[in-house]
Amino acid sequence: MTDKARLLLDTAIRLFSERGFWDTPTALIAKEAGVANGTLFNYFGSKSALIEGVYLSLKQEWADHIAAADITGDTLVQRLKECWKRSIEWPVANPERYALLEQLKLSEEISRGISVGGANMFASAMALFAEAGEAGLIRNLPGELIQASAFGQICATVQHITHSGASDINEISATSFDMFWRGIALNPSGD
Amino acid sequence: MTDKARLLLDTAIRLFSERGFWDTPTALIAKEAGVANGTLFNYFGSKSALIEGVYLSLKQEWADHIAAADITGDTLVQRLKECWKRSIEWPVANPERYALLEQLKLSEEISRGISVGGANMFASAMALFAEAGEAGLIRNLPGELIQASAFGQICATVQHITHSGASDINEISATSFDMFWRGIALNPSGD
DNA sequence: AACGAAATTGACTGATCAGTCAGTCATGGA
DNA sequence: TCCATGACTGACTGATCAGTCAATTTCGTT
Repeated sequence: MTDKARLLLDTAIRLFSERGFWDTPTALIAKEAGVANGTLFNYFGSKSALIEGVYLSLKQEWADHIAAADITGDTLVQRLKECWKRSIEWPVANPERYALLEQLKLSEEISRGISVGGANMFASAMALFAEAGEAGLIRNLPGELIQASAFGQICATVQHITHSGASDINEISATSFDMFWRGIALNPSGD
Repeated sequence: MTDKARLLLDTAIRLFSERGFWDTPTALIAKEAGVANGTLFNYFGSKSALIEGVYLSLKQEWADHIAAADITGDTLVQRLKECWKRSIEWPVANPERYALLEQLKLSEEISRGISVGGANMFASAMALFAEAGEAGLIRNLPGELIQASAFGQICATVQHITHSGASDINEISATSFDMFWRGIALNPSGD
């Protein structure tokens, strides 16, 4: 990834967020990035390729934020809570970027191969759930359902916080984790 | 709503599902509906207006399916389960329509005033949660968080069923309700 | 400096499409 | 039968835009 590709990507993210990606001509992206029209196509073969680049870049941002969690040493549940919290933090801190990401995920421009598993970025958290299952902490439920539910619950929490303008993210995050954990744990109260 | 408007709407839904709504020219919709190009604009002032009509129509379909639930006489929890099940049925039975609805919900074409409360169609189910709260059945949690979580959980379940090609919808629906109910109930086991 | 390769430029093209509007046609009342 | 109303038609326009490419500039090497 060259500097110029990065610049074009960042400019595209900004403009896509501001005006929606269907209403953002490539020419404008190039202009705002300070390069010529044609230069954009040296780095991204088509508008679709640029859009895919934007999608992957945003997804990576989110994943990086989650992965930056310090989850060493704690108990399994505490580590899960930490991942949960960080999963919520990024969308809340970057609502426009999150909205764009959600939109792109559903767009036809994003080929199935790229978009599959919107939950892939939660791989580390999902691994923790698997671990919890092996440790006998959670009930016997379809793993896929747990993953889908976790993702859905996180997105719902984000929407709740963003919509209600709630201030104490940590508290709501803890509450929503608690709701989710009670739903799947064998012994919800006792860690 | 005239017959012709209905016809245009249905044609648009079909074509939007097949090719995505950005790639469907109004001229094609008119042609497939068997009317002239200009006629479409007699019924819908602009493409955006048509798209909004499609959105509202799909939302109504879903809401109607939920509202058709027979929820008389049962206990509160049983009625909730029934609403939950029906909320999942429509998207599973109409995956293309559901996908289109999700896409439209996030689109800039849908004005905020129209799209607010993607959960509005669940009004009856949400009222049941409120009732359950008053009856002392559920824990003290923010009502908005419960609603957002319910919606998120339902969508996650739909995704799980659609993705995994699971056959027994009723069982999965019951499982996901159980997960959710354990999360919010004061006394999950005893109804 | 001299050269060639690579990156950059931006005017241009070809195609697409939302929306228009002058004219046609169908219907129903007198 | 004749007329009036308004629904319908579809060729057309004006604007937009993704992507191209020949010309130019930049850069590294000798």
